[in-house]
Amino acid sequence: MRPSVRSIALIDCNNFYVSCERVFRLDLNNQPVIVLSNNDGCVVSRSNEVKALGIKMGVPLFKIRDQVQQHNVQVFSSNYVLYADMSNRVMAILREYAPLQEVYSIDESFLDMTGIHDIGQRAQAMRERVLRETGIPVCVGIGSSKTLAKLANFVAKRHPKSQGVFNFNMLTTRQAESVFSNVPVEEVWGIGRQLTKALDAIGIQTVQQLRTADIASLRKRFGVAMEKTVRELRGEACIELEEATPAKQQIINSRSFGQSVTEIEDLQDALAHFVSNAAHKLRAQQSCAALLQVFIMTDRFRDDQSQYCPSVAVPLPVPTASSTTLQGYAVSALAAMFRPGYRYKKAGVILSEICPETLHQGDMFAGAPEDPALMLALDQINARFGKGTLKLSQDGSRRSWQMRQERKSPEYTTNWHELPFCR
DNA sequence: TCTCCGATTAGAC
DNA sequence: CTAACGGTCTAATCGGAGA
Repeated sequence: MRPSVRSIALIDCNNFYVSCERVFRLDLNNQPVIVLSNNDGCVVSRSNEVKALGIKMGVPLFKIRDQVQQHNVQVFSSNYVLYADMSNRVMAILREYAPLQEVYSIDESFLDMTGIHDIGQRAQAMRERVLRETGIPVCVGIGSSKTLAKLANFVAKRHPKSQGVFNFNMLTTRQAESVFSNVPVEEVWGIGRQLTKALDAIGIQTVQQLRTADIASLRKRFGVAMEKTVRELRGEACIELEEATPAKQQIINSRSFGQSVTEIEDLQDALAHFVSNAAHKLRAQQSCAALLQVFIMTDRFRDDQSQYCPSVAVPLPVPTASSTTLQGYAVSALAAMFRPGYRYKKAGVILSEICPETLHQGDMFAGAPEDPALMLALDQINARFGKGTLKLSQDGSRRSWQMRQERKSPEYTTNWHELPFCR
């Protein structure tokens, strides 16, 4: 028996960060609103009003100062605690609508809705419920592959007539081809700027042209990823849903500073902080790392200042997830590469060569004994009383490097002390 | 020639 | 008042080194 066609849904929150801010500020509805990246640097989320003004994704705030002033655009720093909490609420509701869910990003989720009766109506019900219970508007795209579901979501977002739901599986071949002919290739999942340019050079501009191109020659020229994309566009599901997120192979924690720093003590403080965060993530996925890389760098946008961007890789004698052990190595690495006389703007740590913690447990011939119990206590106390309740001594006594975050909204859903009427 | 490595590229959000 | 531009993560690919 031929397997029935898959129905994969992609639910994507509309202008997610902006929508989160609006949930608690009804006065922001119909107003132009943007949310900024870390350090209040670039635009990462825009309301429709802002998109209509022609303000592009990713532009630095200082380049649009005039427009912001002129149109009274409301500006917010990123409030990740709020966005993560709102995301969890949305995802928990979506999970009820299908046996299989992949949480793809903070604002997107795939659901396998194959075989579900009356999918269009279910999708509408899902949208209404998410909006009612969380205040977040979402759109639903459906197709027989993940790539088609993504594309359908794009169509749903772009055409108000679709009422927020678009399903390729409900279309005749002729109708689908008409849609494909009207969507440029750069909207396809996996086709970025470079590929768009390269495809254009061989006469491929629309999704329909890509879908009907010769797979063998595309693969030869662009590789396996492109072949999968084309097959998916033809309706063949090549990329499966992944319910469990696999353990990370690499954990990076780094930040640009609010201001440049010149003292080694400031870098030490920042690195201690980054190591703590990275090691915490490592422990959260029950892993250890065998390689620690540490880097510091000057401001690459200042061509009037001398640049220095060293990094040091420290192979660890025994894989570890201990914040204290890792901090020790990070401090030595910093001492080895620090040169006075530069204005440092960014630093970070990378943990890699990651293995499960069970792999090295019981290694009685290892070097100095470690402190898994101490780390466990640290993590438990911080989980219970809030991040940053308990820290190691190196971490965060200097604040000179802290990122700029001048327009952050309250953590409405997770912190009593930040609620306006509790102050 | 094959394989393994690190570095680079490309893409996503 | 001034200066001002994110952070993580993965997979594929490429070129060189070594077997």
